[in-house]
Amino acid sequence: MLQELSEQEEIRRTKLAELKKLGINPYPAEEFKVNVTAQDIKENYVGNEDNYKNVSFAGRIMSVRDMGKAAFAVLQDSTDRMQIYVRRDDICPAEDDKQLYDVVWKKLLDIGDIIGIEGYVFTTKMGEISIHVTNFKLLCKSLKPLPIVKTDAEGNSFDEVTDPEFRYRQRYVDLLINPKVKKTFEQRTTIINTIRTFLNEGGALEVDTPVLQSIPGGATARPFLTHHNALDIPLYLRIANELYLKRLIVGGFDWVYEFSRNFRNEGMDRTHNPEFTILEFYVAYRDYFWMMNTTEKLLEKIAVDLHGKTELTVGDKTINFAAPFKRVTIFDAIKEHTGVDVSKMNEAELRGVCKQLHLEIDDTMGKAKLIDTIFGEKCEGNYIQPTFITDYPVEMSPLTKKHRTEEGLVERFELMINGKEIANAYSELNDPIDQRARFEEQVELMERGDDEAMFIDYDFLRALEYGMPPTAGIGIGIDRLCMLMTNQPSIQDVLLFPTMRPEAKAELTPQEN
RNA sequence: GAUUCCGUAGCUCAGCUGGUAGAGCAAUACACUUUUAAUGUAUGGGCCCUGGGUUCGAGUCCCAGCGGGAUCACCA
Repeated sequence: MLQELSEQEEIRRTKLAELKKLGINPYPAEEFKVNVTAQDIKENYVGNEDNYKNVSFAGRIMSVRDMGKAAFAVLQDSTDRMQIYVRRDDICPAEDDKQLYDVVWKKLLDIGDIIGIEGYVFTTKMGEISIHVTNFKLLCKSLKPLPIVKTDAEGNSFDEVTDPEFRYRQRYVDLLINPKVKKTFEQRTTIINTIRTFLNEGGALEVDTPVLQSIPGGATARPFLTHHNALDIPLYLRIANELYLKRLIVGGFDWVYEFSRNFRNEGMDRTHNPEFTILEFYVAYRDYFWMMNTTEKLLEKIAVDLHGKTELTVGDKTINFAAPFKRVTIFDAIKEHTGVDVSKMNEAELRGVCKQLHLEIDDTMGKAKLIDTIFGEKCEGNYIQPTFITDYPVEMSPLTKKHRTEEGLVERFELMINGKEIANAYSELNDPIDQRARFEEQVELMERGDDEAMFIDYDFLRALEYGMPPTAGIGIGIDRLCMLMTNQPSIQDVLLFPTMRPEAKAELTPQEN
């Protein structure tokens, strides 16, 4: 690849050559033994000074303050930043050879380089805990100038790199120079660890199910299509893993879960990425009431593990994750926010209501979709505090068990938080004959023009015919949950490498021509 | 997919009604042995996203494309 180098890049390459000329390997192979981290020093040095008289530390140079025959620099390791103090006559004790300081340190090192140092910890006149360097070694020469973000004593940052394109495409730089970014991703992992611990302690088994599926089932969405050469068959990237986890319940596991990376070939925006993560779990002999109790306990625990409290600030709202959450049926929700009781209405009456409310509808929409539209437009955004919306119409829940008492409804809930759906759960449909009929209704919907209807998975039906115990299941959108819990406005801020259009068109290789 | 805003130095940004580019940080050079957004002096660095067009003249105006953000549609 041909690339034009900027002035600063040329200079760094020249320095690289000079280092080599001096016999310094800019990319040494041998390990550099580190015996302390920045965080360790900052937390433990005071009161334990004797333990920090011989430290070995490594990090990336983030700034340098050169003062002639001495200098301060800030190194960043994986835990924090640490100031170091380098004095010429300490690292170059010989009277006639000051090259290591005058040439290597002052001329040939740059911001962004990674060095290892040895020395002792002390506190400067200004009161900052620092390492007094007795020896240093270049561990990696950096050839690209690192954008500098400066921060003053009040915590104001200057020249912060905010360009989203730069940040998402070069996340490695974003992570280095914007400490808050790193924290968000550490929090994401904390959330996932909390969930995993919660489920494992409850007796759940983590499993892996196929990502490549010949029938993209378990949800309604446009899939990504690929092709397997050896079998010469089309394969889809999964849009959900639901049907596989239920097969495992048939197979005798009582509680299974999977953090499922799903792929949906649809639009992208602040809350959608083509690949995203859903946690699904299925528990035998439970119903959706048990699932509500479990879900609210889990979310409360996540909030507490992450922030030490249940009340969080999200944007300009305060959200309280303390269990129990409010529960409202979808019909009551609609009645509350529109004044209309749609619970006994037929399709024609529902169309009338939609018209009155000025909602856009079309002929392909069935009864359930009309209800869902009313709820989505008029109600959903109002549920800022965690709320379970329950008891949906049967038509749009083809995998859900019919309600134990209410005709035409299913035992389903969605968890709404901050006006968005975070989780979707059911008492799972385990009647194989009913399930087959529901799939067939989906085919009819598809023929009517609904391009979101489900495919029929005959092997899944076969599994149900062997018998699946009554089961409660849930899917929780992990990315959106992370957005909430870390107060990030965009899904791209909780995905390390969000999907982006390629920077340049890939050059055609000769073979392809 | 639609609408709209944006794209200028490594980074953050100026650049008025069109007259061939500026600042701060970063870089280079010099000074400075406890600084912390270190400081002082000097210097260099730009296919102004790409391609057309209008014009004597385009970073600036028009059109198309590429890339990004926001809003909407679809969805989780």
